[in-house]
Amino acid sequence: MRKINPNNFKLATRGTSREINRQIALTLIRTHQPVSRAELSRLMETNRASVTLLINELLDEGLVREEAQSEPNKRGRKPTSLFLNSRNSLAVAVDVRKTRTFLMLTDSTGNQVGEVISFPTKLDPADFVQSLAWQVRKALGGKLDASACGGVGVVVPGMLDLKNGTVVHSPTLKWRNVELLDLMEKEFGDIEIHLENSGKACALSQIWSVRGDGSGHNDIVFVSVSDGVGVGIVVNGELVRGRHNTAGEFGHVPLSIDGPPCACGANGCWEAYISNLATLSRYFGTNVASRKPQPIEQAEFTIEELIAKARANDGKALTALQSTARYLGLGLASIINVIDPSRIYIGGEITEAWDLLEPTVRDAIKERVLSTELGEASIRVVPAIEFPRLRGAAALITAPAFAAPKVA
Amino acid sequence: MRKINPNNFKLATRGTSREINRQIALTLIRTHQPVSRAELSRLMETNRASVTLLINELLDEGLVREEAQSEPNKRGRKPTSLFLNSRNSLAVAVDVRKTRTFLMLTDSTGNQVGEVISFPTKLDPADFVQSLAWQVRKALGGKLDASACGGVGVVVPGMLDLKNGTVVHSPTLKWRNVELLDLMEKEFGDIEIHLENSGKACALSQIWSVRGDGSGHNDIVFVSVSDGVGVGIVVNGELVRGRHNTAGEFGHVPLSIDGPPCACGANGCWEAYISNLATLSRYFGTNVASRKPQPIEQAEFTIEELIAKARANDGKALTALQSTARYLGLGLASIINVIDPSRIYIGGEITEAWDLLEPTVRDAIKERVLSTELGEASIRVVPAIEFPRLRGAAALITAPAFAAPKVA
DNA sequence: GTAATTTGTCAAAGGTCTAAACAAAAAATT
DNA sequence: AATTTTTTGTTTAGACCTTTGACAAATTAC
Repeated sequence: MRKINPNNFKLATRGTSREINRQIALTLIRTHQPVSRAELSRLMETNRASVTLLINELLDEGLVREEAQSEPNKRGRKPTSLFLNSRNSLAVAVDVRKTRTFLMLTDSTGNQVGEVISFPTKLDPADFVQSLAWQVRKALGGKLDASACGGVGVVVPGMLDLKNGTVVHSPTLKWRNVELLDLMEKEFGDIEIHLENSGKACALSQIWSVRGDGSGHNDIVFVSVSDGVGVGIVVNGELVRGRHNTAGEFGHVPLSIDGPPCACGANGCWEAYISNLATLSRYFGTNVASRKPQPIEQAEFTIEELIAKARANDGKALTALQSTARYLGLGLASIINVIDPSRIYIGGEITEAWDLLEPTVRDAIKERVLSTELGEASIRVVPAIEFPRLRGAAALITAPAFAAPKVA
Repeated sequence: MRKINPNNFKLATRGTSREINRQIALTLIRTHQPVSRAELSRLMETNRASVTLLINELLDEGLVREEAQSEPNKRGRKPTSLFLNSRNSLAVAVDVRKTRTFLMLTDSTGNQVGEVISFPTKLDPADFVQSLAWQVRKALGGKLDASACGGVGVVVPGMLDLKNGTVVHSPTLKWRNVELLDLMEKEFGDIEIHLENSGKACALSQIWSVRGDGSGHNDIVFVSVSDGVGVGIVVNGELVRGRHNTAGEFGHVPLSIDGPPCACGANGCWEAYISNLATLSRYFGTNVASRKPQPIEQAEFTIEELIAKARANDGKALTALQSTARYLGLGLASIINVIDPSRIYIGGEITEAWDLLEPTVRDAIKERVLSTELGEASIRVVPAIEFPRLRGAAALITAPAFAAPKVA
């Protein structure tokens, strides 16, 4: 039961029904390809005539491609298989991180094209945009216009104002009120630019992923554990943005209001317990005990090395990780109690040690979750190789073609 | 951008466009009545012909009523005013609480009919349903069938399984796996029964309220502070239910994982800091100091009396309330960081002291919220006289007629 | 009394789903 | 080898809606 917003509704026109069914057909082709018209009509529980009409339109538009052959049927006329047609426009996905920026190309259906490349992130916004434009131009083979590229999706760690296209505040990049969209539009000409927060983008990457068993999950939460903790929430197949586009910040829900100080200024945020920095400082705190911090050594030491030490049976490293696992689970319990998603995705460097962490995480979840059923929530770890942020950035460009039309 | 669920979609038919526009028209009549066809066509940004056709259908169905006169226009033909027509079916709203059950009738448009009545809650489910049926029959004037009543909405404090119509667990009522829907259907014959959790119902009451300025808010959170803490979340005009229909439990997100014990078994839940019991025990804890608790005195002493004492300048009562206010604000900050709603509603006995609490609440919110803008979130207090739970229960019956059709 | 203005209705046109018949292609049966 | 059966894809006519433009009705201004 959804309420219609009397200040923001969308009337149905003659073409609305077609528009709806078109998107459903596209969605089903995407998830079931190769698929015939007849099979589609069964999936959609409608007649073949409607499907034929719809598909012919999609063929004309170049969104769908026919191929003569599929596996032959038991009897009867052979079906003609339908596929999504990746048109010649590429999507450019950009993931801006503290020290390096990553870049990936995909075709119009979201499939990766070529290798992921990366380059150092310039922290001056103007410099950054210039270097980005240079890299994108190179990746596209010299051209930098809408003929070579269907759009650029840029994922930024921080708070975005999508209406004005500005980065309101990114502690990671030390940006404040950077008019990123304006800067980019000047460099990228007629190419469409989409911005998104990195936590939200990660959630998008899973919702719009074709591979795997994720297509049935429409209520998910993606938790990204890295220098900070980013969270994206999807409810009813749609990102929870909130009034200021800042929804999702589970990272700053406290585990203990008088816990350790967090980068955000408050105390005891979840992030202050489970970020890589928190895990590392826990390791050093217990390791070097009362000795004053050793900035150089610590700066060089990464979470990956800590995990390696833990695997080599370094007791201190193990307990540091186990503490993180416990706090991770306690926070996940809150997410489960509040959102009750059908699946939780976890990303970040720490996932490489998931085999070590999982039992502790599960125990901690059960400690605070409101019913035993909720304790068995589906959790899936997303390894770094899958580049969730980049895939989310790509989805900003490729997914709208498959999204439900706004209606009512 | 909403993703279509490939396992659960709804195809558009010939009638879909009409259905959509019909619901939009109803919504607009509801929020703008009295309103003429011509004005509607302007609101909907369509032509008068479509509106005429649509309205005539609604007139035939008896959903809308014409009235000759409205305030005359400056020039031109006088418009005929349209109103929602409350048909002769009544909705019965039931709010089950620990000691008493409340009951209210509304007409089909959601307007209250008659007085709110109440009776003691029988804690045996079968007894309860029987006494409820007796009371509803009396309220309906002796009849207990679909001719006299369009449906019964029952609001229960606890976890519900809407699919099977059972109360999975209600600590307040001490119910576990009570097959409430089955029990009720036996007593209520052909009358439709709708169940809902009380926290979620409160949120519904505000979304579907016609009065006030709430109609534009489609992302809201309702926090109900009472013996426990119930929370309902609405995103994009739709309740967040989650996979097990348990979403919303902000009451059991911790303020401190090793804080005071909570009824749920965990420690340091928000509820353990701000429920009426928590406030009262804080008062007694500091008031009678090390003396052992005085069960009788405490049992008799209510939060209302504590508020009265505070207003009479009882320092201990004031500090107990101020602590609650601070913890309330700290928890609200989490809600704001996670959901970023366009408005937060707060209900419960404590709201009667809102003038005392608000400054402290606001300060606490600002302490933990991620941006100054978020600190100025819109908060509205819902007094007990407005019976939010009952209005939510009524909405279960009356609102579906105005809801957006499920599409795509 | 006439013109201007606003409201509400009607009929024709255009777009979409829907149902049934039809043509095409391939395997099974006679 | 011819016929039947089955499955796929298309065509055609009908039903339902929105959209457009014209038109009658009602009211005020001049």
